[in-house]
Amino acid sequence: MTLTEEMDIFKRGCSEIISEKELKDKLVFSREKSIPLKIKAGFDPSAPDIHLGHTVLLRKLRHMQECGHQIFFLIGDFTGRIGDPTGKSVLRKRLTEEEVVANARTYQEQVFKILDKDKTIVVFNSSWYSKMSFEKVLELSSHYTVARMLERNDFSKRFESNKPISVLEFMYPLMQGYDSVELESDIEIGGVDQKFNLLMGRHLQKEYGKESQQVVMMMPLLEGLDGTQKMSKSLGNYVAINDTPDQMFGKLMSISDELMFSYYELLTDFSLESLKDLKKEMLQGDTHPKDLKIQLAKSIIKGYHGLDSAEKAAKNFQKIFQNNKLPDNIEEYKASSASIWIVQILLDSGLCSSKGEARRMIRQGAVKCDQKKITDEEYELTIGEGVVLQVGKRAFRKILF
RNA sequence: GGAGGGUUACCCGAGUGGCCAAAGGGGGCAGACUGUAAAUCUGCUGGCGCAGCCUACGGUGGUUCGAAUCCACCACCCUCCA
Repeated sequence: MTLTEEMDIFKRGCSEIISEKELKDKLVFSREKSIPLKIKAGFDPSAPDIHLGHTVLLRKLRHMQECGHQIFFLIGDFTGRIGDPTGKSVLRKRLTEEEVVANARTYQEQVFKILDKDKTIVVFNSSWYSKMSFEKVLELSSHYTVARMLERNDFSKRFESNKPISVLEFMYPLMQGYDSVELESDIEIGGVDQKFNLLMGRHLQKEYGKESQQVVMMMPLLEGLDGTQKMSKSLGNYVAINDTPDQMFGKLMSISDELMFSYYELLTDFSLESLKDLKKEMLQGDTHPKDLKIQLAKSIIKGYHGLDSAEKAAKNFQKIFQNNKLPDNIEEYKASSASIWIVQILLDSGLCSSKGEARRMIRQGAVKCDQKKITDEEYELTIGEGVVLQVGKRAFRKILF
């Protein structure tokens, strides 16, 4: 592999690199001395459910790993135990040590679907913070000023709008930055929203007398399924890597055409040139956007569930939505009696979360029983050999007795 | 330590005695249209076998025929002064 090729791999999809020249220097140095670069990426231990948003970063790490560099997968367990209040008016709940350990485990299981386990060093920042003396903490805090701290976008915004900022929160960037001092990282990679924290690593490395400072690489935040906000679990606009192939396929097909290409770039290995061609074909009308989206969905699912599952998900999808048929595997529910009030069974089977909602769905014409629309809220359902209930376009349940 | 302001549904936010299950917006869900797209339009968005009833405007108690609205205390948040 040439240096240029390696640079291209590093740069793909990045929204900003500070600085590109230093990155190149580091890569050259690494080649000359045959020393792998130390690449740091920090993760919060409180959210063990990994989704495609996280994978943008993880995939990048994987590619770097394949170039022979050393990944330090840093789990911010110490920070998690204190409870990071960033951006919130209420302190996030503190995690117990057991919770952190358990989360870290599920985290790793998922992460190694992408990263090469043998080439990843997992580190916990409690290993240095739990024994750091208060004297050292004070020293750390002396390396940054309040005025500069307030430059950070979310601090300044909250400060101006009279939202509380705790002193503790000022410690967070410092801690994240100090992690880089401990690890002596050559590169730190994170989302663009992490810019302030990432730069802090550089700053502190210098303050602590490290000869060279880490290069900072920022990845764009993957937009969620809604196409406006970043993908996150709390916004419900995410695709988890533990989602079933069918779930993934359905979710990915619902993204807008505009989003499609950024997903292609950040979540697949299609070369940038081939993507340019695909886009051109689509704009000329030679390729239907839907077909491109199917290809995208398959390509992503393949990575987590294998090719067969991806193909199956695609077929199942076509069956439900294009041919209006029922899907292959419908979740079953055993009713308590052979004949039951429709509202009751919608609630019991989990298709609706309350009777009020069930009534609403019926009123809105969203409820079907064996493909026939139900309009009567008082309808008495006879189960017989079993019936398929449907709410909306994507929720099915086979009712048995 | 002192003075003042605030807390309303998933979120923002109007409401200062009855017409308030609470305006408006966002989000979400459903329907139409489609490519299950997106955009757009329409409807719904506390619970309950639902023309009725029950529970709800930070918490507790009170005034009143009647309280999100008035009073008291408590909790939390913000601002200013020190």
